[in-house]
Amino acid sequence: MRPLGKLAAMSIDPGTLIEWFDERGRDLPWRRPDCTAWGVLVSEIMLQQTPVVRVQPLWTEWLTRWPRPSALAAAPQGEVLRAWGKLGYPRRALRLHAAADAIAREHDDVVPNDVDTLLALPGIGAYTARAVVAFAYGKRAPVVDTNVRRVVARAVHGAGDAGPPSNTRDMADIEAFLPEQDAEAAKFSAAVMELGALVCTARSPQCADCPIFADCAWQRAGRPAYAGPAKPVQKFAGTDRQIRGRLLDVLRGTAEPVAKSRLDVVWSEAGRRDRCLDSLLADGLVEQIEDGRFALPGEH
DNA sequence: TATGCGTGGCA
DNA sequence: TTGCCAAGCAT
Repeated sequence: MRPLGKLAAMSIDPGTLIEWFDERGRDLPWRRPDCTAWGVLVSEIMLQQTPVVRVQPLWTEWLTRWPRPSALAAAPQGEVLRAWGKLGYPRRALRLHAAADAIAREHDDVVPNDVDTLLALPGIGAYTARAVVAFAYGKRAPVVDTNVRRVVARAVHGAGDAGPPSNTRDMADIEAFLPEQDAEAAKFSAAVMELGALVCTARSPQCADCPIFADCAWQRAGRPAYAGPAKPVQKFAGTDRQIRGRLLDVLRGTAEPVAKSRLDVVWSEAGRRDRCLDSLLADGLVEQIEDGRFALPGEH
């Protein structure tokens, strides 16, 4: 046991959290020692805004089918989109395909191991770049995702939830607790994320099971409700996102290009429908072939 | 900095 | 049922 004086000064104790993670952390395939950096990168892209349970089977399929960046890069875009299935946000699939191509051509088929090079790749932002550096290469980097932001908001700031994101501030917040040693820092980052995913959850946090309960500023403050600005709610029904999703679903389901009439049935308002189809064409998620029919890109 | 971008499960 | 939520990114 640590002395009480130190406890009071540490809201997030790395040693306590790492010990908890070693015992309670999930055995996910992209966390196993034999997982490649490419496997970690694919997992991080798939996990953006998408639950683990939905990602895991797809990830296994992808790594078997495309075990290296060059293998994915060699596949047509349409095949990649079809393999993405209903994971959501299919632009991620296109960007991952483009990133794989860049890695194969410019980096000798090896996933880069530094933040700046990773940031230059499509679909890789502040979170994913540092997650790859930490989880694929075991290097020290401040990894901030929605879980980390929530844990810091509660344990450190005593707030019910995180306010609006500010990358600079959010990274500085967790940097204050990040261990100096590479391997320990990487494990700490995984542990904070895991705590947010399993215990310090958004809806009903399991504080009774929390390893840092005694150090938590939110507990000490009496668990006040979130007091920050209201978070914008994501609508889906009736949005362009829903219409685009339906259009793509038709094209994923057919090997052959389809006539426009096949797409027109997904939504009654012609104007909205056509604008959505145009936006999919502009995004490179759909292609129109010479005879006027529509298909997933790169296959015809 | 604020928005738009898919999908499905759960309370 | 409806709204909230899930390892963000690009513009």
